[in-house]
Amino acid sequence: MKRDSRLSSVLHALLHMAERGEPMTSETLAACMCTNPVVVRRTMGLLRDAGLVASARGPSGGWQIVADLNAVSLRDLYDALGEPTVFAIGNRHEAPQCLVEQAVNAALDDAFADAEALLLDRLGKITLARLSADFNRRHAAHRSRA
Amino acid sequence: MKRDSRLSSVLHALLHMAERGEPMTSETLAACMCTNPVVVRRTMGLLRDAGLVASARGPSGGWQIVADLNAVSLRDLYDALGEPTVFAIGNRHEAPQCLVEQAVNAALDDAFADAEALLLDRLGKITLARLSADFNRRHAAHRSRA
DNA sequence: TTTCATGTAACTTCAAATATTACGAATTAG
DNA sequence: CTAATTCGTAATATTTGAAGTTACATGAAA
Ligand code: FES
Ligand code: FES
Repeated sequence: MKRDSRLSSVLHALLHMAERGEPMTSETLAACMCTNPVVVRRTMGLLRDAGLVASARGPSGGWQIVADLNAVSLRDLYDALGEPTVFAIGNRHEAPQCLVEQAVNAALDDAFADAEALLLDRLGKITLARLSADFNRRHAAHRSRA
Repeated sequence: MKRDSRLSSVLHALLHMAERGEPMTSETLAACMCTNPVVVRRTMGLLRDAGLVASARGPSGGWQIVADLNAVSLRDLYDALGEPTVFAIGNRHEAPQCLVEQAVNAALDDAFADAEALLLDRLGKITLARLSADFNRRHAAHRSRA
């Protein structure tokens, strides 16, 4: 399958929106992210449903962040996106009859569940504010080099 | 994308082979695993290249385990399969120009790398022998219930 | 009332895993 | 030697789910 890149996408969009301040249209965001406005609306719509951003129609409409950057973690975004499947590796049958397969799946599920828990925990500790600060550091470094 | 279920598959096959003792044909294994003989040959071929199983052609041919079950971990199987992609979630662009995207990707890559390390570490600690023992425990419990 | 922008359904495209078909090569039994 | 068996592998098709597109309705602002 194609990999799900929505988390990376919305983060990119959110940081651009945070830098900006005023609403950005899905067309602008799409151009910025090399994708399609409808994809942006679909994806950002999920964040709106979670109360993280707001959308407005008509002229001077667009998308804007409404949440506190310090209060939103990457885990919150992951949840807002519907908790997408984390692993590209899985069991052939989810509830097999075969005892051999049950033993195999139990062992694998265990390891994968732990790895997923760690991942989500890590995502929960990174806020948008921290990412924004990280960007500004990079930006400053970039300008001082030029 | 479809999820990669080869690790689960080969484990299932290997435990069946361990129970058996004599060679099993790819046709038998395929029937057992609800799949196609060619798929079995392709996948088991990778394990053979890693020295974990042996194949023989002609009548009385088939597949057999040649490694010590105590010496083979699930990590070894993962490696033999070519270290398939672990995550179904990824970055949109791997080496973006945009500094915003770089900051985003750096944070994500970090978290994902840690989760992957934990997963592989866990897989490295589970041997085929242990899985086989686990199966026999389940089997005994199953029989005593009947 | 015109223009801009979102909301959303329906459909197409794309990538990657898995499945299938076909046939060649090696091995064993008789 | 010959026939039957089984792997090895290339070529192709199918399947699945994400991403992209098209089309049009809805609502807001000037
Ligand atoms: S895409 Fe991030 S800078 Fe334009
Ligand atoms: S598939 Fe036949 S028992 Fe595992």
